[in-house]
Amino acid sequence: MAQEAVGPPPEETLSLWKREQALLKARVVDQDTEAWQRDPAFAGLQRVGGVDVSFVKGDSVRACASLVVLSYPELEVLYEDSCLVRLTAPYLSGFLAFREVPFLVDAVRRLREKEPSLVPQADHRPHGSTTDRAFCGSCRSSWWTEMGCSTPEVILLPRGFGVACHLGVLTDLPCVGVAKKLLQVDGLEKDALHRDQTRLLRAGGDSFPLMGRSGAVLGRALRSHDRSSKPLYVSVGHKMSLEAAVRLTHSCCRFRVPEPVRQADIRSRDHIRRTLGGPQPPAPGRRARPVSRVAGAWRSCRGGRCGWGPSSQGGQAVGGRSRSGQPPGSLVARPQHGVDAAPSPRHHRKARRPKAWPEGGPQDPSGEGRTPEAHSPGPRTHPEAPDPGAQER
DNA sequence: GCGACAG
DNA sequence: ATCTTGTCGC
Repeated sequence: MAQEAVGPPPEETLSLWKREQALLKARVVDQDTEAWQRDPAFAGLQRVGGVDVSFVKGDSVRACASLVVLSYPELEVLYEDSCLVRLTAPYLSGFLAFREVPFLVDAVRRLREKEPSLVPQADHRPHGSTTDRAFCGSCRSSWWTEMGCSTPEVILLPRGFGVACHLGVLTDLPCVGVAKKLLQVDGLEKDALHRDQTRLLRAGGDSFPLMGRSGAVLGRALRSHDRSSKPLYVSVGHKMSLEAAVRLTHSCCRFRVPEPVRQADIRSRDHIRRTLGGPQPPAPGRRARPVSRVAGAWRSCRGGRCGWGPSSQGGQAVGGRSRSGQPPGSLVARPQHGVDAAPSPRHHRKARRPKAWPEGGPQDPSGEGRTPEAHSPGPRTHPEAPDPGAQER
């Protein structure tokens, strides 16, 4: 049932979205609200989270949303929740949240239900006791922070409100925005100046402000790792100052992409491969071996349905594998080939025309009422296989 | 030879 | 995002 592209969102929907963003934006807090954020070493911070949504190649509807929680500062995965979902909104630059956030909110909800102790801000006390758990969710290009009541205008997006803010406000969790590519807004571009400034970033942690034509600071370009020359673009998500966001991001980077995001990315991809099998649409140019690979254990979703279809609904859907001695195909022992965000060559073909509604139509941005189709729940207790060498250029 | 909007 | 390749630069 691969859905087809239908068409661009109605103008009125965009208006609604913009309005929604404006409303949520008013609740964003762009300052440090947690004690650990002020500490040079983030003492007191014990958990960081990451989220990501991966897509199925030839499918504009199916995707996998993952949420992970890592220990800090060790950065070991303590919890993973990967869930197949059906997208209902098209990708539109500037409105990414309406496409992905609902599923992330769901994931956060499940985390709260299943593993309250790992929920960011779980110990948050109104009067400011130290928060020993922070959830710095991220979505490839965005982490999050919490909600609040101020109005920051230092966000690296058209209307100054992206996924990090969106998710942060909806979940009431701390967030940071991180992008791998520079979003060109307010005059920002990769001009000579930008490259020069980038060149000056010598060591991991170095950064420079991204200033729009207007002079406003939209975020900061950060060299996330000593051996990574291509910067990361950090912006305020919520409940954290830009400075703290940059520091935290840096401290979470074993490679260019912050570990929480990276893990969510790797795992969401993996989940797709396991549940949907190898490259679905036979990649032209190379015929895949017709026979199923190793064990059928890979696709161990219930009913041989691979978790798709109206089988499991709302909630646990604890399918197939459980950490109790499952075949090596289980999440825990599989070697990660997912190396690292590879440097992207600039020569790239154009293949872009997303704006379309996958299926239903506009949907509730509040994140209620989603229906996971397959779900790999549960806390894991073992850090994944060691990372294969991931080199930055 | 290329490109320009998070994913 | 995804694919694939390969490393910079206009």
